[in-house]
Amino acid sequence: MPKKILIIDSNALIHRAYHALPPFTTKKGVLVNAVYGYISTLNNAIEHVKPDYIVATFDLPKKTFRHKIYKDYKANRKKAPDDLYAQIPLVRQFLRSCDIPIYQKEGFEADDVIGSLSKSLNNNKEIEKYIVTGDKDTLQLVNDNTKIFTLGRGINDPVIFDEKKVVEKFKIKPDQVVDYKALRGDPSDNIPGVAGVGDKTATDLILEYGTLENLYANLEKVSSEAVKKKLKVDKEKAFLSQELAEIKQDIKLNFNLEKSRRESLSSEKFRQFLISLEFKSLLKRFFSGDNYQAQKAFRIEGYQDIQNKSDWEKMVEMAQKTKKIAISFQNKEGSRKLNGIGIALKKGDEFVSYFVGGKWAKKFSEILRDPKILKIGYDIKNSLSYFIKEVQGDSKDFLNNFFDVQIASYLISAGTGNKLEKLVFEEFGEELKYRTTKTGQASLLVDDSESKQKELLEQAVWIYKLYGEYRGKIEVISQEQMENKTDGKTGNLKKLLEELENPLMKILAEMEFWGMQVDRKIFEEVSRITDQEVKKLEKDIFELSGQEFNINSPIQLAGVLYDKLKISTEGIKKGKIGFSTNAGQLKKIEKKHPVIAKIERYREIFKLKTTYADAFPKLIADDNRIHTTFNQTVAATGRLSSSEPNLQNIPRKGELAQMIRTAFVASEGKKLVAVDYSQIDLRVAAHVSGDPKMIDIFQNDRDIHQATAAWVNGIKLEEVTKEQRKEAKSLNFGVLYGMGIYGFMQDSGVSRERAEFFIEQYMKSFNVLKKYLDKTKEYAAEFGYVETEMGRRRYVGGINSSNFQVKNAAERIAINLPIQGLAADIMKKSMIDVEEKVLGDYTDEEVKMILQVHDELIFEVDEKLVNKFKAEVEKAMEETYQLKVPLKVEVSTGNNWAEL
DNA sequence: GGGCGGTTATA
DNA sequence: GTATAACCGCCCG
Repeated sequence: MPKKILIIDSNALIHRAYHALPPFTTKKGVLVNAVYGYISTLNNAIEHVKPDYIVATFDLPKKTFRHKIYKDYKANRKKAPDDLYAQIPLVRQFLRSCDIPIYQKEGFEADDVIGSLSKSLNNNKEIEKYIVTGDKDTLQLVNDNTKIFTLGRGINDPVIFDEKKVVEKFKIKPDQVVDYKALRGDPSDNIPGVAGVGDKTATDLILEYGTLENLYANLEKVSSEAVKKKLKVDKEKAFLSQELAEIKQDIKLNFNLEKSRRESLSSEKFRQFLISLEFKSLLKRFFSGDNYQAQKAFRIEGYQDIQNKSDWEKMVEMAQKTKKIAISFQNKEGSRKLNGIGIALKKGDEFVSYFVGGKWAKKFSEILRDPKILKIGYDIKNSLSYFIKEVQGDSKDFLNNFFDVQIASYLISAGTGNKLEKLVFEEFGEELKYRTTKTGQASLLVDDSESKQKELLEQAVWIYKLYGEYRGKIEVISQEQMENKTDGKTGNLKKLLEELENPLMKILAEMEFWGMQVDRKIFEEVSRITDQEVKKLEKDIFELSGQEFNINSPIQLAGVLYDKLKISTEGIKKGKIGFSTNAGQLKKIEKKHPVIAKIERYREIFKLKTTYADAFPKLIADDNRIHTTFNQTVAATGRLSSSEPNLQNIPRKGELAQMIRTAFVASEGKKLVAVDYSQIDLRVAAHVSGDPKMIDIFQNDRDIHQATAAWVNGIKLEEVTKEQRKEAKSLNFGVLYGMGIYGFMQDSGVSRERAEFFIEQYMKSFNVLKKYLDKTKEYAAEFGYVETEMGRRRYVGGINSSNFQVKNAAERIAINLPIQGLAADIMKKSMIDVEEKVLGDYTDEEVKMILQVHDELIFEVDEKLVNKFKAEVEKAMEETYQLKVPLKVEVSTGNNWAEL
């Protein structure tokens, strides 16, 4: 059997797909029809041809040799629309994601590259070539081992041209196509041909005379005088056309057959690419085919409900034998209390299931602790508080040897959602009919308890199967990351999972378990104060505006301000519902009407009242403490988030805000200790960019904003004014967020000219940083993702969009991730180091880690140990990760959060 | 009750 | 301009 190679004529395929398919876009409005058609056609070709090798070719958009010999070559061709060109980088990204080699040569079209590749393989009779294309320009290359794969009318209607088929369809042989075109011309490429000779005449002439040369040698024999005359007149054009139409076959290419070995498309990068372009049908075609079949094979027929000691022991024995179990937790209706545990393990090819409920669930902590049994779960942390309580006194050892598929999926692809049903659907094409709660925990639709148990066990099986997929993916990506180790990478996904997220999960579970003590009375007091003030403000606002309305309704408020009171809307931003009333806009019209100040104050107070003062008392548990949930798999940058309640956005600015903070207290005999990383994001930016000026500032422990102002303005440190420092601060933060002029103006309040001038000066001063920012954007555009130094990856969709708003937004995300992400990674590592190196020497009663707010950790510490602890924690946190600049922390102590 | 837009709290 | 969570109003089914 000869081997087969697909040679893709990319440009032709892209053009064809662009025009053949309706213009569909991603949710963000990026046109992707040509990319879709390209991949779809390639898939079609793969299914038909079943190739052993695949390569792609491209035009290189420069003047080709054909333009040199004929300046009007392709001159009549309309420039393709921008939204077609914008899809070419996406196609290239697709090819890279599948590791399909790209061949191209400056000054040549894809056809010439194909011709040359093809020629170089002509003598290899073991290789059968299939040119995948969207037009018929390459017909001349067909021979006994070269065929054209193209599409008929629909894009799912393949036609394969071999020699026979060419003759059948066009009457002439492939090697006569060039001479045919020499006579007939090709309007689409503006190849002139012989004026007045069309398809019919050209075909007849070639059939009779074989070649162009032979035709002209025997010109006198041509029977029609009219044709003879035309041929005489345009002889030069005919031979020029011949030259133009002939595909080059002698370009030097470093073609490596082995590198193009590729039978199917299945890489994780490819999958992410499809997800980013929202190609759901392609996802299903490429990634759920086999699995979809496999999933049908299992159904929970029977299971063991653990009822007694003997059942339990048998289960434990099985688990010890297989060394691997999947678990799913079932909570009591509407609570976080554990009701039962579903267990699935694999005996040969079969899944065996157990249900553990009642008092046996408690005993399950023995299994969680057993380092010899791998526990595979989904959102394991969610159910840990139950077990932590069970094992108090030995809490550092409540969980060993586990794999959480939710965390795994988060590392493979952050920020795309990771509910269990979604993961199962993505991996196996199966739609689970579970209802999900806010926390993403699957609860069960059916009501009778036996069905509930069955579904719990099914979940465990799915979790087991997800483990199989994710473990492999993490391994593959990590290998790749280690092979392509560049720019000081210190980690990979596997390391992140095992050495960062896993140990962190246990710490977070404990922090949630401990919670933070609060003083209910203070919340109630703030509630009273704000209640009075809100009522008074309401009254004032109604009086000042001459009517009663719902101040909390932006629609009504805008009506009152901009219509009734006729406040000018000049310079006021518009949203979907009309003119905006947000803080920025109100600030602009503050002086135009006395009601504005009242509304601003109302908003501020109302927010504090409803979100904090009123809401928090309801969340105080029996232990007088508030227990947040730390979400470890939500933020796409690797940060944590906090919810129910969110303790990471407790107010800070303002008197009432401070009062709310006094409600968070240390318990009797203890102090709160806060340790925060000083300027961690900017230090990380200095590190990853390697900018010498920025590094110098931190190494000498300068005020970064003041120093920046000095550089940018070209003045001495001590000459920097407050205003200048403020501008520089805004610029510095802007850099972290992928700054644009507009944003900088908004934040700093300077004029457009000054903003432009400043950014220019800034980038000149920190030119290495600037270079780094550009390189990051290029990297994202090339690979479709960016990574932190520790190997955390985020796929960035839209980076190659022709819609510049979409593209810019993607670039900002790309720039921010390596900075915010590494800062988050460092904080996570820091928490683990503190836990292991510092807290290990203290009992839980002496020191507890209770809160993380991105760059700050809060501990509750026995007041007698505060000074000792402070020194230790400071050291551990500053030494946790080596940057090109020092990591610096600031420590503070108090009886409540306001004092920190 | 769910989803979305608008708004605002934090790093 | 990055990253989140929570609240309200409004519109839908």
